[in-house]
Amino acid sequence: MNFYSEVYRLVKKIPKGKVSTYGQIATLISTPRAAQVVGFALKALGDRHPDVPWPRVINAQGRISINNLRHARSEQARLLRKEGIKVTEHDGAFLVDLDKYLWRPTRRDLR
DNA sequence: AATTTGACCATAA
DNA sequence: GTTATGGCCAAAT
Repeated sequence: MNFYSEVYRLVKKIPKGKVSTYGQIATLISTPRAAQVVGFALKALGDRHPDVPWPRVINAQGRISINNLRHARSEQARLLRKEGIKVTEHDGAFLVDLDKYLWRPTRRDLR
């Protein structure tokens, strides 16, 4: 089981309508300081693994991080809103209220 | 084997 | 509020 696989396995558990953060995913797979590498893993998804809900992962400030050619920030915002998550736009940055939408997994969720 | 690269984060100023 | 910096670490080069 490599690092990327662990990331995908866990991201698949984030329920619809909730979000997680890069750091939270890293912590949950026992590598709390590898948040940036979680971003690597999601970037590497490409069109393989269409079952991994990558838009549900945002940064620790509740903002949408990505800004690349494949997916604009607005695209991720659109996907999140489609799940019922409220995404506010502030100076061209997209913000999600983590107090409200952060996934708080139980031990059962992580099984 | 060594270096470079970031969809990150916490801290400091 | 902002920007800068150092640390981090798996993969790719």
